[in-house]
Formats: sequence, structure tokens, C-alpha cells
Amino acid sequence: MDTIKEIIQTLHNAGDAEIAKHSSRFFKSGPGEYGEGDKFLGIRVPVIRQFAKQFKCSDLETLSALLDSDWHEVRLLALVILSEQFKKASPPVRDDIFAFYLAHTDRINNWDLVDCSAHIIVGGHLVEADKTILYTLADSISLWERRIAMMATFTFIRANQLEDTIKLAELLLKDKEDLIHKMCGWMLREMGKRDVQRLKAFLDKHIQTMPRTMLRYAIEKLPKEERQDYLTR
DNA sequence: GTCCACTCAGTAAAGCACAT
DNA sequence: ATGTGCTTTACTGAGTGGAC
Repeated sequence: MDTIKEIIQTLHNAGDAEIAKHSSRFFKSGPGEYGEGDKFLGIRVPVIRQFAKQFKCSDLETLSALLDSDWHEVRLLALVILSEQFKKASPPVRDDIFAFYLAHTDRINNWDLVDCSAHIIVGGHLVEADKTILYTLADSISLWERRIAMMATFTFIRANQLEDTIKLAELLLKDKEDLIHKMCGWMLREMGKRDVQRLKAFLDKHIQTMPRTMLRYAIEKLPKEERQDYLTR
């Protein structure tokens, strides 16, 4: 209990009103925006990472309390600590962290929170396991769970497992959210760095229905002539 | 020799402004 | 509506140099 209060107080002390204002706009916390209602203390990520080292031994109960916070950076801290713990954990502890993560996805509710953790915890856990759960996440009504699913494949790509990026991108082709188009395009581009033929096969198949943003992100690393070709088809 | 801190270049995210 | 490129922030890896 004291620990939780101590951590939250530490973060409050580190906050900066100007940065908070900027973050609030950047992460779209206004009415009707994707981060509606989120509150910011105004702390830069490297500073959060320093605090994560300081509080790295926090147990899951503590991290759960931190994730409950209305303050964005308090949730970010919890996810950074959790991700660092996962990297160093034994297989059974990894199982626990993975389960904990999936049980708290309602608190992982902005793109930076997803992007700092999903590939490490979800990707790290599933890279050598059955990946069925990803397809449940990709089918979620939650924008963030869908983003978690795609972000997880970043770890697969680095392990040269490219299949799930393709399958998830196909499932998410008709997604309405720009943040999903961007994420899918990003992962397709990363996948293309490993196997450009597979990327082109995907593009040839879906060029007519792909969201424009997904396409533009995906082709970013192709030679200019090929990029032009895909954009004008 | 090892470790840590630092700098630098390259790359990435999202948002955004501007041109077409 | 679409394409391009800029801005801000952050991470990574390589290289450097000092402390021990």
C-alpha cells in the first residue's frame, strides 16, 4: 500500500505541466478522440524508464493498482516494469505475466502503452506457442486489443515467423480505425524487410481493398518506381 | 580488461501542414 | 481525398573515453 502511494507520489513530483499539456493533445484525450478522458502528469519516457528501474521489483498486485490509475504515465510505468520483468522471467513466471497482461487490456488504452509492451509480453509469450488467442484479440471490439494482436507479431517477424502478420493484416483489412491501418502497414513493411516477395504477394492480392494508409506504410521501403506503381493501380 | 556514461547516426512512431 | 515531408520524441547500435 505504502509502496503504491510512494510510486504515485514520485511520479506526481516528476510531472511537468507544459509536457502534460502537449501529451494530452498528442495522445488525443479530447472528447470523441481515441484517448478520451486520459490524464497526463507530463513525464518523458526516459524518465519513466528510470523510475521503472527503481521500482522494478513491484509485484503483480502493485502493478495492478498502478494500471488502475487515471494517470497515463502511471499506467505506462506499470507496463514498462512488467515488460522488463517478463524479459528476465522464467517460463512459469512468464505465463503469469502474460495472463496478467491479457486480464488488464482495458487499462492498456493508448497506442504508446500497446507499443511499449505487446511485442515483448504477448509476442514473447506466443512466439514459441499456439497463437490462436491473437485471432480473438484481432476480432475484439477494442481498438487496443486489435492493436495488441498486430504489435505482437513484431516479435514473430524478428524470429522469421511471417505468417501471422499476413493473416492478421487480412483480418483487419476492413478495420475502420486509422491507428489499425497504420499498425498493419508498419508490420507489413517490417515483414517485407524479411521477405519482400511475400509483401508484394500480399499487395497484389489486396491492393484494391487495402486502406490507403496501410498501403502507404507498407510500401515505404520499396524502390520509388514500385511504390509509384502500387499507388496508381 | 571491464564497466559505465556519453555521443552520434539511423530509424521508428504519431500528428500535422501543405500541395496537388 | 491523397501524397509528401516536416516535427517531436524515443530507441538502438556503434564508437569513444574515463574510472576502477
